[in-house]
Amino acid sequence: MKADAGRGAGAPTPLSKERVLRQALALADSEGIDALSMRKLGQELNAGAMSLYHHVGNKEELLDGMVDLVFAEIELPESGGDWQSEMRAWAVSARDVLARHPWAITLMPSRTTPGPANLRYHEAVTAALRKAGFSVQMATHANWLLDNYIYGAAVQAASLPFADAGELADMIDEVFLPQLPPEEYPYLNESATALMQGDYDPADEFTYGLSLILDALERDRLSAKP
Amino acid sequence: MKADAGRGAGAPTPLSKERVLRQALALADSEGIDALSMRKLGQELNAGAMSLYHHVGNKEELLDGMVDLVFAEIELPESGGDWQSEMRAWAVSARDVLARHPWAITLMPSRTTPGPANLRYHEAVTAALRKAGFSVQMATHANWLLDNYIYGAAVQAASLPFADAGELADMIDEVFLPQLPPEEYPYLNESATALMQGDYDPADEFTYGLSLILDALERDRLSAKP
DNA sequence: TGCGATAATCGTACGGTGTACGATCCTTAG
DNA sequence: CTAAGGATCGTACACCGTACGATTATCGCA
Repeated sequence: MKADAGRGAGAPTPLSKERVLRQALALADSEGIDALSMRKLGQELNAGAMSLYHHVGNKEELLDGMVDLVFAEIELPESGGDWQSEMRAWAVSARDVLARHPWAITLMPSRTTPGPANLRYHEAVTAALRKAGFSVQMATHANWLLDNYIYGAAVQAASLPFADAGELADMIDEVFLPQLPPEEYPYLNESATALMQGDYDPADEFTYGLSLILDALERDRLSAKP
Repeated sequence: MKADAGRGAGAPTPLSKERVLRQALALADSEGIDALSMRKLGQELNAGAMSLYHHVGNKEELLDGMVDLVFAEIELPESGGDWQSEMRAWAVSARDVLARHPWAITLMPSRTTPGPANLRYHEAVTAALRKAGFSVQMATHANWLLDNYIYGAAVQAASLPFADAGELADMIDEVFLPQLPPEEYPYLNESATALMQGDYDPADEFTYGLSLILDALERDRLSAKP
């Protein structure tokens, strides 16, 4: 009896690390990271759960690979032009990628060894900074600061259960404001009310803070130049 | 037969939500968040796993409560003096608390509803900013930006497996540099080498970036004033 | 004092998890 | 054709969160 007999599909498409990782990423995207189990993943690949272990070692390694796949989606800065525009485009791309894969930021704190895409990512950012005239030390600072910014934004985006201004206004009105009596939380109440009335878009925060940081870095760069 | 017969200890100390949460926090601190199971937690409290459910509802609620306990440890800013010093002391306290409980940042992205300590925390920070002269909108920006900074720093601290300058130098020499051939990663190689030779302390990054952000916010505050 | 109600505790069980182990199969080299 | 090596997978084990029901402890009130 042939291996794939009775399976219906024509092309078997053998397992591979790449295929396993991509399917795991798709599963995490569609059903959440908690729904990603070796059994279910095997099932989606027309394989048994244990077959996966010939390609990934264990589940931790699977998660490592998934996170690195996410990093690979981020558009790298091409150094040579205006460094602020390059960094801005890169940071926005990173933000978008992490928003597409909200589970990735939850895995980040527990992944201690960087994958190849992560290394390429840091290499490209460091290159752009150095070519813009930052010293090694200042490039390290800037690298850390920008990573910090992107990760922090992803954490906040993941923990806030709304996407655009409309959803936010509804949420404030229905669940947040009732929890914020003006006697106990006068300032939060004031802010929440203002947020609801003005058409506040949480996505604007990202570009505001990004410009603030890039401007500050540019000041440091210039003052350290001569 | 009495309830606590044969248990040895004299004082039974009945279960309570507070006690369950504190023990869960201690367990997560000592053995990691993955080792925190309802059975083991019950065992440490001389109780069965199911007894806990009379105080917490389900495990998600337990995790919510643990994160809020962590927020309660953060020293709040007392508004009235120099707002930058107040924010700096508060941010450093938050950084330290999240370093003491590294599992907390891994839970943050999945916790969507803020607990009371989290609300008090945001109320105090907003109050300090407003009293320093920030408008409602700018206080919102600053709040988001500073949270972003603290969370991002916690993510990076958790994913870097070293604490001080010495450990970092060893790590770079033994595991990072061998992975960074100068032909493929010239800039990262350069940075890593410089980091290893200079006595670079990763904790300095936090204060550098914090000052940069606070200065930038102060500039925005002044330019919007008149 | 006794009693009924209420709350707290716990034993058991169910469906799920990651993965160690060993048997089986497929592919390829000689 | 055969031997060998890697890939696949069935089964089993220990553990997980928690639904359910039985049991026990505690307290308000007659």
